[in-house]
Amino acid sequence: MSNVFDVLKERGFIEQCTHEDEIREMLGKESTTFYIGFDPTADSLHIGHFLQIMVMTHMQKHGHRPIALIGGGTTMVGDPTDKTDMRKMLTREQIKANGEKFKLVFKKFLDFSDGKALMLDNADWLLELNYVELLREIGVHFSVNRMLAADCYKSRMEKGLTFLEFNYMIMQSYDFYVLYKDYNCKLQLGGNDQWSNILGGTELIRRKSGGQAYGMTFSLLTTSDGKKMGKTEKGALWLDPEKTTPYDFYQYWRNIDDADVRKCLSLLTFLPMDEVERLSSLEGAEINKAKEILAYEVTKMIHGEEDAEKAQQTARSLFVKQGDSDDMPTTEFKSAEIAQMDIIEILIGTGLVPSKSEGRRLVTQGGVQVDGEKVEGLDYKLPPEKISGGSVIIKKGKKTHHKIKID
RNA sequence: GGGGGAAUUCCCGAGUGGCCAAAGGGGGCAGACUGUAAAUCUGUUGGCAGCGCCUUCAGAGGUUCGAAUCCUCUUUCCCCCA
Repeated sequence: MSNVFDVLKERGFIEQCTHEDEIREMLGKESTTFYIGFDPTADSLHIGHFLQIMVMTHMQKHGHRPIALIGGGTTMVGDPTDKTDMRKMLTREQIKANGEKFKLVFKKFLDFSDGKALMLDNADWLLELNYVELLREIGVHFSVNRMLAADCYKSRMEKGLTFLEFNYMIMQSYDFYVLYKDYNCKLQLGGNDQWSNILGGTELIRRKSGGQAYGMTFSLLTTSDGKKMGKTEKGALWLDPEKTTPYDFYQYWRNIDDADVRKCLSLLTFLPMDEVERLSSLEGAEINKAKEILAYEVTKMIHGEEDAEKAQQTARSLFVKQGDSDDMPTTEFKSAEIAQMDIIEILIGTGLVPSKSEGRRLVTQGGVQVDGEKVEGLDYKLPPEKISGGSVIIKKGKKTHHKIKID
C-alpha cells in the first residue's frame, strides 16, 4: 500500500510538519492514531472543515485511525487565532447542539465501526478541570514569553486579547496530551493556522511524559490571490443544505477562478492525480469542463449523487439553453394579483431585491430579464399571455434565476 | 483606582455648526468585454417619491434659525500610569 504521506504531499495538503521524515516513516509502517479538532461554533460545518474531513478520509483509507474531536470544551473559550474580534460567547447548550450536528456529518464520511475511528468531545475532560490543579500540572510547562511570540497571538496584540482566549492554546495542548495518554494518539493534524496550537501540544507531551508526538498542518483553502475560499454573499459555504443549497454549492465551484481549479480538484476530490493534472491544464473555455467535474464531484460527496445530478442539470439548463427547471427558487402568485404588479413590485415580491430603489436601479441598468427578454422600463408589467402561461422565469443579472408560478 | 482618547452609513476611514445622505478605499450589485472564470473599463451602493421629503453618524437629553460636528449624562472600547 502506498504511504499516505506521499499521497497527501502529492495532492498539496501538507504545509508544515514537526518531523517530516519520522512522520512519513511512522505512517508507512504502522497504523497510527491521529486527531483533528473541530470547534462547534456554528450549527453547520463549512468547506474549510470539509478539507480536514478529506484528510481524515485519506488517512483512514490507508489504515490509520482518526479521532474526530468535537471541541465542546474549547469552544467555551474560543480560539483567538486569526480572529480580529473576540468571538461571541456561546452557551453550553448551543455548543452541544452544534456538536451533535457535526457528529452526523462525520458519520457520513468516516467508518466508525469496530473502533476504526473515534469521536470524542473534549468537554468530557476540559469542563471538569480544577483551576489550581491545572495551573500546577499544565500551566508550569508553558512560557508566557514564548506564547506571546507565537504568530497567532501577534495579530491580536494590537487589537487586544483577553485572558480567556489566551488560554485556548493551553486547552488544545491539554487535549493532545489526554489523547496521547489515553488513546495512544501520536499525531495531531489541522489547518495551518493551528500550527502554534499543535506545537503547544507536542511540547506539553514531551515535557510531561517525555513522549514523542507529532504534528502536521495542511494548507488552508485560499484562492489564488490569498483570500479565504468559501465565502459567499451570505457568508460561509456551508455543508448543510438548509444553509447553502446544493445548487448554490454547486455553482460556487462551477464559478471558481481558473487558477484555483487544480488546487480544488486535488484537495477536494478523490480523482486520481493524473486526471487532476489533465483537467486543470485545459485552457480557455475548455477549463469549464474541469469546473463542471469539480462542482459535480464535490457536490456529490457532500449532498449525494442525486442532488449533485439535479444541481448540474439545473445549471446546464439555465445557462446553456434559457431553460426551465423545477430546482430553482420559486415564488407563487395569484394571477389576479400579479396582473396588478409592476416589475419592481414583482422583484420585491420574489425577494430578488430588498427595496424599490434597488429594483429601479437594477431595471434601469438593464439587469432584469423576463423569459429571456430584457425589461426596458420601470412600468413594465407581465403581459397577459405570460400570466396565463403558468410560470415565467425572471433573471437578475447573469446568474440569478427565479421562477414565478402563477395560478 | 488616576489620566487621556475613541464610537460615522456593509467594512475600513474622512468629516469638527449650514455647501453632509455624509470624501476616499474595500466589498456588494449591475452593464460592457468574455468562457456561468480572471483582469479591465463603466454605472451604482440609506429609504420613499422622479430632485422634494423621510430616517441615519453609539444611546438619552440640551444649546442653536440650523448639529455627525457644541454642551451634559449614559454605555462600550482603546491607550498610558498604578
